[in-house]
Amino acid sequence: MGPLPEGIPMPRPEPISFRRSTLGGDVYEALKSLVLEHRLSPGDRINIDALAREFAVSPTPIREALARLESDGLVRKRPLAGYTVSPLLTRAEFDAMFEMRLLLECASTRWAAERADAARREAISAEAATTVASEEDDPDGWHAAFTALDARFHDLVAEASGNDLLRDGIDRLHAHLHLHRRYFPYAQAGATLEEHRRIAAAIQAADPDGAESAMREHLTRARERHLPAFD
Amino acid sequence: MGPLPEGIPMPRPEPISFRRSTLGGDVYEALKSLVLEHRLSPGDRINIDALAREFAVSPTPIREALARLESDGLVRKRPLAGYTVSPLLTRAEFDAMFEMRLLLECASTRWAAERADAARREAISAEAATTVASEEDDPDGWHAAFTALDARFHDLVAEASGNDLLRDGIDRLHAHLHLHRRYFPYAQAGATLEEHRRIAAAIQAADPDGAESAMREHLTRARERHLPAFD
DNA sequence: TCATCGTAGATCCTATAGGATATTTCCGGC
DNA sequence: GCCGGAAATATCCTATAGGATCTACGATGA
Repeated sequence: MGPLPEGIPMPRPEPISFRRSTLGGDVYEALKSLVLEHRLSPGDRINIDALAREFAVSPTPIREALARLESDGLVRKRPLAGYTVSPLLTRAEFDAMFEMRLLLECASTRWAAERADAARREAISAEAATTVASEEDDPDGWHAAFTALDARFHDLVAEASGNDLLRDGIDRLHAHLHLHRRYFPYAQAGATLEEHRRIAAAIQAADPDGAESAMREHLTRARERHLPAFD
Repeated sequence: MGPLPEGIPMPRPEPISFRRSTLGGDVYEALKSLVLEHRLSPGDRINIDALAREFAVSPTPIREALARLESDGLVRKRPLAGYTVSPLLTRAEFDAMFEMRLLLECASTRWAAERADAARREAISAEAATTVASEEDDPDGWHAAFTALDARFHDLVAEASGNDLLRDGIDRLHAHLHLHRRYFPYAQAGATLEEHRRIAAAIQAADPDGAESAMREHLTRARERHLPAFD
């Protein structure tokens, strides 16, 4: 079993004495990355044997990784016919997802404002102050950087809520959102960042009502920004 | 590959032309059942080779099923050292779970009251009217029956919310709750059923505030009923 | 008696092989 | 040209085998 092929962003570090991961774990991360970074598109067939040849591994770790990704909701399995990448959200699914985001993320923001320690409040504010380079410089790189920034911000808030189950639930939602976002232009980064800063300020000020209201407004506007994609 | 061994409640029906499941799928269901029906206890080591011998199958479908169950949160994997059943909730985890239940299930109940069609409202009321036989007659069977009834009621409400993501989230929470419940006596079935009936009546009456309030009270009391277990 | 080290056996992980099933291609009939 | 059936090929699924790693136990030394 040689090194993983070029183009797969998953270097295999040399084993060291406290290394605890396995090939199977690495394959899961690589496949997840293929999906979330859109090198496998929604609806694409995932050919186990071809992937095993491409990764130069046996099918066994591929199958295990796919089983995990199925439970994560990122791929779908048809028994005896294989796996596909989960499709893009329908309009109804999109609405359900934003409804769920509103439920989970408004709560997480309120709880963060109530409960976060000073270090976490500071980290949220610092993240909200982060900017990304201009979109004209590098459109693809910009998109990835902006997406990563947005994800980090929301995850920091979810972590600060103090409820791990809630954080996990938000993380799962974001994986679905990631799948979706590449295919629908995400306009108005400036507005998004301003909204993040408003949320962070309310959390810093330990203002639960203000924080929840700012997150609600952010998500409502984010939803509106996405809606043209369904026209 | 012969039939599955006695004692495993998973008959393998003869293949029929429209059968779409696989051995791997059957193994997943059987393992999940072992965990949720507590024939594997929290913290138990899961020995892949022994299970493969016991089920008279190869390790491959066992490993895939375990990968899925790990993503479901029901088992935990230590790389190179195998899987264990997820442990019982700590008090802090228990609190986080009930906090999450309150968030998700109060919303699902409110939405069900707002949105459910007449058939669903009727189904919820019918389910709430269902009773289980007396606990003295068959303590083990009673417990399983009561647990199943409770799960069905809550899932009907979640389904009636009209948001599949929310229903999935509640389902995942309930799997964790199932894991926990066998080890802590679930007292006062009468009170629980009365609370279910109050929730159902508010949903039937299309009263979102009343429904949400009834579910909040039910969950708050359920939580209190569990708390002595941590003493 | 306790701690450490070495060894044997058990278990985990992955590769390979083979059978079952699905999909694609080809051919014949209308 | 279109449709249906058969054959060929690809793919999926699972069993088996073998190497890597972990765990448990016994022996030895302080």
